[in-house]
Amino acid sequence: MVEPHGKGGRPRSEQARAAVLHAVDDLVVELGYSAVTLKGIAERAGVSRQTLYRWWSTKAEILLEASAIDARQELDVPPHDDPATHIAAYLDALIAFLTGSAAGTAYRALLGEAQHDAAVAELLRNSDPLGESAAAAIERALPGDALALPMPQATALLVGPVFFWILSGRATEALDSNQLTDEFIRLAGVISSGS
Amino acid sequence: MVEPHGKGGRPRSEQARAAVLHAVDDLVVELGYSAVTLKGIAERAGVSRQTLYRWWSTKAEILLEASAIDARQELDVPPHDDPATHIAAYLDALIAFLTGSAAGTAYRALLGEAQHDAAVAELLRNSDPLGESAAAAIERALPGDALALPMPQATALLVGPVFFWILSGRATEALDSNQLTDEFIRLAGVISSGS
Amino acid sequence: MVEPHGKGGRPRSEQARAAVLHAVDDLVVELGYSAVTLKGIAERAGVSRQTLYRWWSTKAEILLEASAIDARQELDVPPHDDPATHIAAYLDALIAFLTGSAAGTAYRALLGEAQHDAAVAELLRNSDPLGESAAAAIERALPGDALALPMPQATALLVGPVFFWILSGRATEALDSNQLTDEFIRLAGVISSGS
Amino acid sequence: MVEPHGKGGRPRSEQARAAVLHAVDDLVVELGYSAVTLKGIAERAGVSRQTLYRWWSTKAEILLEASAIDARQELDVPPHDDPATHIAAYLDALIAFLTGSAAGTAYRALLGEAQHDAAVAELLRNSDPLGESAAAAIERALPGDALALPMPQATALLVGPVFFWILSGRATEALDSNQLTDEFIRLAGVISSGS
DNA sequence: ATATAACCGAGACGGTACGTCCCGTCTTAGC
DNA sequence: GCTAAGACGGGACGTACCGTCTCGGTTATAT
Repeated sequence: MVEPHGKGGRPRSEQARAAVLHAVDDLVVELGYSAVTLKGIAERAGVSRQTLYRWWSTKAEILLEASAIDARQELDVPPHDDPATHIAAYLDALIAFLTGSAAGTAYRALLGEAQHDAAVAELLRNSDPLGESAAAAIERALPGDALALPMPQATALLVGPVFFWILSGRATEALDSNQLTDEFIRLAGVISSGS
Repeated sequence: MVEPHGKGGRPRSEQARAAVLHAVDDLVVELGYSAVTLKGIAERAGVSRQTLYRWWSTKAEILLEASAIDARQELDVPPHDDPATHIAAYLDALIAFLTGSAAGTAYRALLGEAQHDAAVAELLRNSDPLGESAAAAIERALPGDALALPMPQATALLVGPVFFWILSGRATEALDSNQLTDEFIRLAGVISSGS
Repeated sequence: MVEPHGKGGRPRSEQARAAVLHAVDDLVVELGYSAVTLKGIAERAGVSRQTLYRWWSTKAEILLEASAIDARQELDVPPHDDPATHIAAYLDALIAFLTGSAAGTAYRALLGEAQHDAAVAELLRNSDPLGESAAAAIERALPGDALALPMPQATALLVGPVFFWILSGRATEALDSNQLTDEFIRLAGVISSGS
Repeated sequence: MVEPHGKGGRPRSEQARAAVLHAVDDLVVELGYSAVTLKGIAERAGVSRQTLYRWWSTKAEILLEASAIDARQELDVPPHDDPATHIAAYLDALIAFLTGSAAGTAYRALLGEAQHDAAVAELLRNSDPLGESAAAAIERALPGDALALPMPQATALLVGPVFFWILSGRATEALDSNQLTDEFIRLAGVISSGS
């Protein structure tokens, strides 16, 4: 993420970096995204404000760095041989990520910010855990020519309904990953299923 | 938004209300959601700050009131006899709304805010132009028992992919409403189409 | 010092103004001029920082307003019939002001700042307790045509040696106001004394 | 300022020292005393901040070292046989120093700082170009027993009026060194003049 | 008619985060 | 052991907006 540095000079404190990332993680859970301030992060991390501004530009950038790794882990499901089982497992992971996890809360906040902040939108475009994980899950379940749609559209078809359901504030109990999987496979896997 | 006032006294100034709603509409286009402030709205509208706080609680509430009517209009497509044509027309309207219109920009901003602000989430739950318009379009295209899914799931299936595509910052040129319509009808209209 | 205000709006809080002036007076004694900060003044006075900036521009301006009245009082000696006695009394007051008093400490700090801050210099030029008080004392002791020098030069002659002595950090015990008075009167009062 | 270093090791860089003194001289003229910062000096001199702190304690100390030599030179007037001429020449040099020269500007800034910074006051007490030069000029003009006053008082009498006039921001055109000289000699040289 | 009550604008209030700057210290690598 | 480079925690700067609080004035209705 960060190069060592030019030549001379004191090296960047890895301790400070870790403290910041931990602090922002804690604070976003405790207070919610909008109540997290750079001042608050600095104080919680025991770090000067200048140090924050030296290495990050915005709250969003810090939060993204703090949650990206967790996000990828949570969305990386172990492979199943049965395509439907694999897709359903992925959808369950996706639902859990978006509704229950700290990293998912951070992701939703960042995606919200991206709707009215071009810089955040750009950040997310370069680090898109949902799109990437969905593509991986589909590739695993319906490899190669078994996919009747281009991958981007396929990911939107898979992820979109869940994504809309949750972001628009609907209750999550009604989400049935098996049903969603069936629907998806019927559309996206037409070739292999012989539709 | 608020109507009654005890008994006597000066009535609410409709002129002030209209000036505020216009001002917030202009400002959110000019500056973007996050740069709009209550102070700025008051100054632009030629209204005192106290008046804002008297009738609205938050920036989000004003913006919702200012954009809700436009949103409903833009998402209300004229009926077509052919189900597929009707759905496709709705999807085109949805895409235009989310990507191009002022009301859609406001909606995206509010939905973003709702991800980390429970009050805004509550507001949106009581005024959900996407869900309602999608339900209306589906009802028109696949009325009564021709729908193989419960309506909420059907709306998510119809709206979700577009919604995810746009909110996650993908280029909109690749969106093909006819293809999306086909997919939707094949899934949601299984009964009428005989699958 | 400050007009009421345009027309509408909440009037300026006299309580806040007084609290600021007291706070700055206290702080400059407790901490010394350079350790007084606008932040510190605001906190001590229980006033917001914005309120300070609304009514004053700089630390110097606040301090001047806080100490000007005291300065004038301390340098306004009761009249004596004997010219030499009056001048000597004035010199004693001047020495006490410059070395011992809070207002004098503030004055010295401001005059120091004026040496490298044109804005402070301008402030002091419009509010010059030393020059004015010295002129008054001379006028009282050697009225009208009994003064052999133009008044500005006479004030410099009277005040200058004491001023230099103290500002350049010499011990004040060696200052003899009677001797200085004699010297001054021999020069400035040549006409009346018949030289 | 500091010379010795244990035994071995790299010796102090004379080049760095000179660069610092030049830099501070330039900067105090360009920006004024209060806008000069140690950071700025280091950057201008191409020297690390640590090096500054190693050899000097404060901005004032650097500035004093940078300007002391110039100050002494500017206040050291060539001798005249006539006492009045010598004193007048000294006063002209003093006026030029305090109002026009870079070293004089530095001196005024330091003296201002000394009014509220005991450390700077101590520095100046150990390096008092005004007092010393004035004493030298008086000694040259009124040597030995021709002086009716103790030397410290005599210097205050000579320097004080000019000093007050300039530091209190009065226009310098009105200063007449010949008149000031006459007054001084009438008082301080009473014995020789036979008053 | 005239009180009463709720509205209106203007704008000051205490509070707090912003992003920047400099402080004095510390930690590197290089000569 | 000095040097340049530059990151560190700390803290004040001046600005902006928050939500609240007076002000003086302006309408309507209810007496």
